[in-house]
Amino acid sequence: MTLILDSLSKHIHLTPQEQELFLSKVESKKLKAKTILQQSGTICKDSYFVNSGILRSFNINDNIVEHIMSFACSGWWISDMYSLLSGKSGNLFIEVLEDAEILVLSKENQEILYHEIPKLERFFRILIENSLVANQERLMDNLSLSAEERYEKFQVKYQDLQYRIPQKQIASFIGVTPEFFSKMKSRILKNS
Amino acid sequence: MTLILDSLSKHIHLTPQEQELFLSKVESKKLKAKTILQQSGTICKDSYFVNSGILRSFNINDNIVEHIMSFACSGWWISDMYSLLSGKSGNLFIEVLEDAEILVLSKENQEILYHEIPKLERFFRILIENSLVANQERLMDNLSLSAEERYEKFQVKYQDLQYRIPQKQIASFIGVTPEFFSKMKSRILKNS
DNA sequence: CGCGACGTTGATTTGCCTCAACGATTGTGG
DNA sequence: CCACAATCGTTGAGGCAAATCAACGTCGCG
Repeated sequence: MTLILDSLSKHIHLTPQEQELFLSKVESKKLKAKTILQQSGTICKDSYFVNSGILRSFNINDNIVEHIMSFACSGWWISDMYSLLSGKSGNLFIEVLEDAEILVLSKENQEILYHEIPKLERFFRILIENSLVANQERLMDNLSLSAEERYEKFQVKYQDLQYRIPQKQIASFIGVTPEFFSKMKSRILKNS
Repeated sequence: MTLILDSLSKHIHLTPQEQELFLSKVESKKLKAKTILQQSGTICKDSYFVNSGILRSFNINDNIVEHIMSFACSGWWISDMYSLLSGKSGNLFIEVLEDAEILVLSKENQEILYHEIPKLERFFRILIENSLVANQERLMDNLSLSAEERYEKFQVKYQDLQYRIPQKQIASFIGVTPEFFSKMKSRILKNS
């Protein structure tokens, strides 16, 4: 339960009282794999902080093609930022990939906390910045790197996550077909 | 000079006095093509609003490959949001593509305006959201669309811009080589 | 047990890149 | 005002990365 306090303390300092107040405004939930937390086309009202397990956010194209925006495992936040911030309906799904224990921060409680602990504005602003810069970087990576290089970056960013999720999810994240991803990995193994 | 007030009025309502105050905090500048407004590796301290002309933001990879983040023409804002918000050095260049007349809003003046006209926080928050969602959409497009489809989207988004800038800039934006882009266009012409 | 999702492998195709050459346009200095 | 260089757009030949289609073994789960 202290994991989320660690996350906060990376950017702001809270007094014990403030920490307690913060914790009183988040709700713990245990979720089974395949649970859908957020539907494309609906308005996102919560942010999720992952204590254990794995979540992913993705969208689905006109067709039936899924594309993964991000994964979130222990210590990460995940949400449909656009929908959450704008109050408009979003285009992302959020789904549990591996049984998870998460903390839910509703937008409503977030506003209350902003009022009580203004420092939190800074914290969540930094989260948005990080999201923005992560998107920018990934966009540039997709324009300029090969699939193999993107895979390397994925491994660095998500560490052991790669051993806990279906390989096709990774393929989707780096933007290749599962078949090609499989071949790529065996090629990498041979050349090392 | 009223163009920027139109931009504001799309999301918030300002009284004449507030409008005047706002205008007093931005500085008009006339710039020649090829002017560099922002250097990668430096801290971005301004937002730019384009009255006329064209600007672009881009980064340069390890190598010598440029990738365009965005264009801005009449009525658009442009800046290195990440650097501006975080105060850290950014990785984008901002350059004038076509002689331009812009309004410069320094971060300093922006803070002052936030204080005097709190409604502006809302306006700039919406700008950030739009930036975030534009990045997300482009990321998804790059993962799932062909070069031709990305070109179509570019045309819709940037309208007549395509006739005013070097074609290689468009190629860079949609993520193909100038050669391939040229062939693609002539193929499109034949098939229509 | 049997079904469905997943990962793998092979054959073939295709979208896009690289390299190279050439005309047209721009702009710059003499 | 011309001459030359530089930049740009186009075209072609050839190559490679990744997609598509199809078949098959494996595993987890109802």
